[in-house]
Amino acid sequence: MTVRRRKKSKPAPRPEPLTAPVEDYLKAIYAFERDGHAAATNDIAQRLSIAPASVSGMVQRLADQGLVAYERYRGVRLTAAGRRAALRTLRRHRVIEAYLVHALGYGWDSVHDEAERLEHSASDILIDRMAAAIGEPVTDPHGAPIPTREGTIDETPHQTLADAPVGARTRVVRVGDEDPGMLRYLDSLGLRPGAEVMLTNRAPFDGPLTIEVGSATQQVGAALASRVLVASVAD
Amino acid sequence: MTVRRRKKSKPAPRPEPLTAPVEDYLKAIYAFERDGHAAATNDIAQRLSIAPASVSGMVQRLADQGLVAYERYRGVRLTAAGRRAALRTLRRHRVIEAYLVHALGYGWDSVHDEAERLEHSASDILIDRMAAAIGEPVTDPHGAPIPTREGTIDETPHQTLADAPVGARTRVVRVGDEDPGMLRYLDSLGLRPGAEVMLTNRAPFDGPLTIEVGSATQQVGAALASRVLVASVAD
DNA sequence: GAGTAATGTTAGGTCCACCTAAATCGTATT
DNA sequence: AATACGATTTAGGTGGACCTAACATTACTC
Repeated sequence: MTVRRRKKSKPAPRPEPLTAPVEDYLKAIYAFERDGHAAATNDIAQRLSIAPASVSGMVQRLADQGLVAYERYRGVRLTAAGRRAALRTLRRHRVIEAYLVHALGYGWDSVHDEAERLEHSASDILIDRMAAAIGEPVTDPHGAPIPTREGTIDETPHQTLADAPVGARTRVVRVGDEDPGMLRYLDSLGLRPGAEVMLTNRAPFDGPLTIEVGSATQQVGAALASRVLVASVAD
Repeated sequence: MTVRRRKKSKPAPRPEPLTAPVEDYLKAIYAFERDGHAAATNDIAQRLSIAPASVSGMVQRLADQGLVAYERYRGVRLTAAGRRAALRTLRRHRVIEAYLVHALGYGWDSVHDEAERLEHSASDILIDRMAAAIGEPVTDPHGAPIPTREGTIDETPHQTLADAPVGARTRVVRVGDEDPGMLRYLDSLGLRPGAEVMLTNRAPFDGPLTIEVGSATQQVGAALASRVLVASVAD
């Protein structure tokens, strides 16, 4: 006999606490899925710096827990529950990053690692208080959107600076967040979220790109430019 | 051939990161040691809610890592390294508690568990910034002394309210921090660090104590009173 | 000083999350 | 259609941190 459930008093599906590694896997899988393709074993292994064999094993456990759908040799996809968990972790991570920058004077190049550890032990209450304390930010310091408490996220895709049309005025919306050295360099170029930037020349054979940030003209490689997401400025 | 070491450039003994359980053991052992006796296996087991057998095993590993001195059937003592580690964890815990109360509006009854988790993943830098942000507090919200960055701590022993002489004016310096219900009750009685309190009567046979907090007269059990540390008011 | 109660340890086992080495699968090519 | 290569999985193993059950030691009491 199944339990009769009232209107909205579903006894809370008890999202029993996930381990830190599990949360890391889910975040990684989410990132690959957002880029279209299902997450391949090797991709996950590389991103988390662990052996591919370990991923096979863990992914089995994730499937047992109903967090991913798994077909041997076919890669993994998040289930609805897995996606919820991934977004919860992502929210924690990004709120923490924003809080460290806005409330504790951290530089945007040094928040990632700290957040990477704290995201696994901070309670939802703490995250909500942090968010409230800095005015409910919508993005983290690198421009990445912060999922809401309810688990929704603004997934609008963006162009990279490398792909921007020459001569078009654009605005930086987001930059890669993991490499502190890159972040310091981007900062020195003025390439921060919100900054206006125009691609003025693309040298052939994957050569350097010429960009104008504010009134300064700079040269950057395509690799760097591809880590900078931009939106065209509607003026 | 041993490495020649210069004045103060000892190459940093690399206090390689301890696991969360290890930090918890060290904190527990520290607490027992502070009360005189070496920590007994059973004491540790009970405090950490794990089986005594597990403690025997873990304590072996702590000894291998040079964090405790261990004699079978004789209990454990922290080594200098163990004590340093314990105090580092204690500092994290107490700074976090203070920060949550002063910067994020937490009540003193709800910070313990949050701090218990965060203390294992917060970096020293974060702890220092938190401490600076709230004015380098000297005690946590329950009155417990916060170890300094350098690992010193004010260990002045205190009387409990239960042992205070009848009729003496005293001031609450510290209360037990683990039981949220007790903290809420203490709060309702006005028994917060800094509050003046006078024991006016001790009923026989471990009966209730009569105390005056501010101008109010209250009755409390000896168990509760023994969780309240006081210092006599020099007037 | 013997016997028992209390305390502590050993033995053997589990689960998690990783590892390396050795299959195996899928497919891209010829 | 056979093969070779890369991607993936299986097999077997490690260390950490816990468990229960059985055994050992110490301490206490009479």
